[in-house]
Amino acid sequence: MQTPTEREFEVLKILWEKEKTTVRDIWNVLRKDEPDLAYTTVLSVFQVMERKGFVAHETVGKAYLYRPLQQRQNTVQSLIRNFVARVFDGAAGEFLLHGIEIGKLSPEELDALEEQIREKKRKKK
Amino acid sequence: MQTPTEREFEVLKILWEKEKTTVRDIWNVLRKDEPDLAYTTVLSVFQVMERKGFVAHETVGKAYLYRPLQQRQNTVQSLIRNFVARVFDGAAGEFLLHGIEIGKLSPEELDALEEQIREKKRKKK
DNA sequence: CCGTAATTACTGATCGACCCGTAGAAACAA
DNA sequence: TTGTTTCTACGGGTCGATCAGTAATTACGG
Repeated sequence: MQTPTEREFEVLKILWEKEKTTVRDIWNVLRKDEPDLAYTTVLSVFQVMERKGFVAHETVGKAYLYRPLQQRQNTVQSLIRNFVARVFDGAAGEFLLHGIEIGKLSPEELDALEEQIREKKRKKK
Repeated sequence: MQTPTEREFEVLKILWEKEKTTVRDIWNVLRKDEPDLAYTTVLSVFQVMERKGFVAHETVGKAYLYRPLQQRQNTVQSLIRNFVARVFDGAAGEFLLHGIEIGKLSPEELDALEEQIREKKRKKK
């Protein structure tokens, strides 16, 4: 599966929260951080994403209503897989060790990770 | 710190193993997987990397002997940080949960991860 | 000294991501 | 109807990454 570019992923993150939305909606969200971003730029991103199969649209009045075609989780897993392959040649272990060391993790998150690891161990047997 | 591109990182991975090496050495390694890759292409990558401050060279005879200016660990941590910021808006917890779920981890690696988490918890107190 | 091989420097071509202006169509308000 | 606003479609421009050919330089074997 093809992975979205940075800008495309940014748009998708908003889409996943809203289910369906218009170009203008996304534009308004992005404009909070990038006041100079042009409306037609966001439109272009959607047109490219549709060509790539990341989104589809239906027509409502004159405007398009876009929806994502991939679930967030699937896309994120693809991104992680690509990243691990690229940086660690697929060696997930070292990668995760780094991640734990770097990240600012709350006690709750650490507990969740431990639980996940135990779960994984149970499955292995 | 600026992060290397995909090709640059590939070269750096080899460099980190060899400490110092020539363009031709790297070319020979890369050629195993990409028989058509031109020598001058690898040379170009080095010249760009030197401009970016990733490597430096000394002259030996007519040839350049390149060495990395960043340690592998620092570069890798930058890459992880960027990635987590981009994909998870900095929320490392969710990111690691995904990683554990996806990766094919050996029992030894799972143990190492548990140990690392316990270590982290101790530090927190 | 001469010719060959190896190396770097320089330059450009190509491609994708990103950005946006303009034109035309459609909706809408007066 | 008429003028204004709001869409999409289309085309292009820039930039960085990647790749590679050619020229100039240097080393080396004879």
